[in-house]
Amino acid sequence: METRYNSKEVEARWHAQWNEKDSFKPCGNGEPFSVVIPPPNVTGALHLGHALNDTIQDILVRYRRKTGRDTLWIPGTDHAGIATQAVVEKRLFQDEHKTRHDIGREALVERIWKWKDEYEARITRQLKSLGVSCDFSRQRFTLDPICAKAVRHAFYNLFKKGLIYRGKRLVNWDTKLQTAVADDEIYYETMKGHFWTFKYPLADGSGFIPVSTTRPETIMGDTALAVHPNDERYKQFVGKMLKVPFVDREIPVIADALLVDMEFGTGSVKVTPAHDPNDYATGLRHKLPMINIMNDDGSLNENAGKFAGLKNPKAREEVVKGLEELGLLIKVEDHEMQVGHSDRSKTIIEPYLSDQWFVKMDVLAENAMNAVKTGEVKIIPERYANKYLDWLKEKRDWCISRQLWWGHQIPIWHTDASESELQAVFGNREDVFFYPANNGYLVCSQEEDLKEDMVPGHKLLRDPDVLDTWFSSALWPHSTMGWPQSTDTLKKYYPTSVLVTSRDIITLWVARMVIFSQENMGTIPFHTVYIHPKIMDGQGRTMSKSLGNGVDPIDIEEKYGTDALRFVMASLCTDNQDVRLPVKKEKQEDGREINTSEKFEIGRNFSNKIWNACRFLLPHLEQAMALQSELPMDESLFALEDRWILSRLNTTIKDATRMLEDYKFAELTGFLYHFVWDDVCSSYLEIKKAVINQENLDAEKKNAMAILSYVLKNVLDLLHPVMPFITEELNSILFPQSEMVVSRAWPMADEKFINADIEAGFNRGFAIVEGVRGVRGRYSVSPSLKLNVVLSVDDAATEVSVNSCKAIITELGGLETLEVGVKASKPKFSASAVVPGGELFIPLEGILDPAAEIARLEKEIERAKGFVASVEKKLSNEKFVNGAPEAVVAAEKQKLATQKEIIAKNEMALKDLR
RNA sequence: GGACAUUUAGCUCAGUUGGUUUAGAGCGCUACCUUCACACGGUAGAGGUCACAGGUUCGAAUCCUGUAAUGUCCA
Repeated sequence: METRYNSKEVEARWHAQWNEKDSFKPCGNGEPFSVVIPPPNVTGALHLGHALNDTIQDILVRYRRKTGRDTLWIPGTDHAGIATQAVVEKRLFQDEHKTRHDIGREALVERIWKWKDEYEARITRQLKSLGVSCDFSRQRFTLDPICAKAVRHAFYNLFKKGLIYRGKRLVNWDTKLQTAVADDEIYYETMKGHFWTFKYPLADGSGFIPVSTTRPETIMGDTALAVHPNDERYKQFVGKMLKVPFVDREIPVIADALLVDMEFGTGSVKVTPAHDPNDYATGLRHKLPMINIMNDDGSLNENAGKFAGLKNPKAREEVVKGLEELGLLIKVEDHEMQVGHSDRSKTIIEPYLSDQWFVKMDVLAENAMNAVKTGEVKIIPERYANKYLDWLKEKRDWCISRQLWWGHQIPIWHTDASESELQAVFGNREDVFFYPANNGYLVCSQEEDLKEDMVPGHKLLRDPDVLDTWFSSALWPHSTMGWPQSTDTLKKYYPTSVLVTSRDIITLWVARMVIFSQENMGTIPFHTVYIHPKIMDGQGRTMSKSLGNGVDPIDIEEKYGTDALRFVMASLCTDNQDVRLPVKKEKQEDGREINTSEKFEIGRNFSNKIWNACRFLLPHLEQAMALQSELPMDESLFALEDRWILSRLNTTIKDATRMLEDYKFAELTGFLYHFVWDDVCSSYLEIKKAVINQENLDAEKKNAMAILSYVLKNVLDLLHPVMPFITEELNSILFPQSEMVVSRAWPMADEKFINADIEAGFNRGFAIVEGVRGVRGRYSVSPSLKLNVVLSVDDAATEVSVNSCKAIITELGGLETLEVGVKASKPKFSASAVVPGGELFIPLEGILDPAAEIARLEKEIERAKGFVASVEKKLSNEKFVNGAPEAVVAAEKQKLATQKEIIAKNEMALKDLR
């Protein structure tokens, strides 16, 4: 074995091994445990957030597999409509200076598929390199034929039920990509603009009403002017008509208390229902006409009269100039405002009136809320349930159409055929449903694409829109298992056990999956949702490409090892909503600069620690023939430290199991780290070193090796879900006869080994060791110098207890002799240390610095006196003594006694030195 | 504006129902140690008025109220 753990070489080997043995396929007769991966977007490669998400899932899946559950984890990727189309379009423009319209729908989609193939392969490689135990033979893609079938069936069913409808609505319009975008695809930026105040002339020429706006160019779309009903200034104008400048149109003055804030600006608001969400609502309230003055590309249309064809900011400039020329402009002020921008194209979002498809949410949302309210779906941490419920409570209809080319094209055909004509062609078909629309009918087809000439004398025109990506993602848990077919997989593994995801898609994705599962499957999609924290950089900022602060998991795998990456990812998973990972730029040997973080060193160092402990033990295990078979432990030979480590191990098995059941990943890694590093390596191995290193394989050594192989094997099992590679590797070296760790049973705690008294006795011994080490530290006594120590104990019982762990103290303290006696006297020139139940004396003639020792003792006495004072105060408080539980009072009394002992002993030592 | 979080050692985080907590861990720092598993190591040590102000209580990092800062989501 090498002196350092070589992660790279080991990892490559185990990928191949697991693969060859089909280790990740579901098997056995255990209760099913299933997970679907939150499908990463094929837009880009996996980042650290994915590494965290996938590590957690893999920990759960590997753990359950080891407990005997029939475990299935389905991997896959998401087509991510707008995001992927945007990157491909961007590249097309950069490389060839062409837009999507230059090359056409088919050619663009073909290019996006190529992109998808490339990134899907890359993502799969990354997943495998992370060591996740997905069943890769079941990999899905949201746009593949199986998922596409599910999408069409889901759409058809909802459409037939009347839960999908088409309507004119005000949407967020991206004028560059020329599509509707969802609210969450918009970010807001504070921009400097102006506030223009101008005169709105009365139609009868009798005067004007002053009005302010940040968007004067929308004036041609005005269909009213609103004032507050209580505003004395404008009351008399309500109901009168105004004349819209530039276009020959009259609009009414209306009173609306919701839209108008009397105190703000002029107290009057121009109403442009087709181009502003608040005005749109006002328009609906007052049944105002809605006049669209914009084309898809953001230019003004014919409704804008002489300004038609102009785009912002030119349009705005011209309109202001026009108002000025007409003598209507009153003033211009600077104004700051929040302006919505498209996430994908970075252009300003225009509220735009257009035909879109919607899912009616009220009943669906109600059902989905109930799933969480009743606890059928459990969200961890609990507080995120609020977010889920708050969002669903609004029951806002979901706009599912996107004017894109990459995605599931809506399975709807428009036709002007009559009902009887459609009846003649489709009347006997179960898979086609038609429904009257504005001009003709909408025909929905569940399975096949309809031909344009299927209805004689009429054309069937396919709706060009595609569905919002979340529509297909919402089906993911059951579409991946083959729905709408009633597959064996669905019967066995649905609903899934747990969904692991991050908080930013609770509403976008989690809620919609519940809705669609209830609708399609009649049940919930998963029993538990575990929300893990989001990784931020050292300043608390989101990691992103544009900030250049992202850490690439592949760099970390190479630099520190995959197990180290996984260990640290898991250790970050507290209940917190964010965790910070300080990022450091570092130049590599090949000249490449990467982002890394010192945090990963913990994982690497821990790997190395385990590796070296095993490396140390390997020849001795070999000698004891442990590699060939399980060694029996001989309880008659057990020393205190043996009983102690077995107690600690079995306690750790219980703790680790509980933490995995409770999704406490940071705690889990902390406990395992502490057990392996401190208990096994620093304590047990150090104590047993003399026995282990002796050449002869006597009964004592043989027994030590039996205990150690038992402990190590269990450690490998416990660590395996978090650190699969190193555990398999060490298992193959130390226990070549054994099954692979991946498929071996999860350890069961053996209660008979758990013993609190033994742990307490050991801790006493350890406290004495610390006393000795403290003295060494104070006087810089070399560890190689063996000390002669006198231990004065308070009573005979303590003497017995200390004698039982004499070996521990001698070994760890580096002692030549340890003389234990009740009230033993202090040798000359001794350093002293108070320990539980006694006092330690270490003769250090020639080394001891009496002045320093006196100073230290005085300081210690002072500290203890302060403690005593505070405890005495507590105990003299009658309310405390009467009010607090007995045990608490007793504990305080004990504290007081202990501190008084310390003072007394130290004062004696002080006296002796003086 | 509303909701949900966060604020504890230089950094990143723990701290279970208020009481063995004059607060723990890892990293970093200081001193010593190349001792035959591991310097990706060992031993010892320094470092915190638990954001601030009130309140409840015999007792508050922990519960309540308010304030400030930061973050996320929603409007």
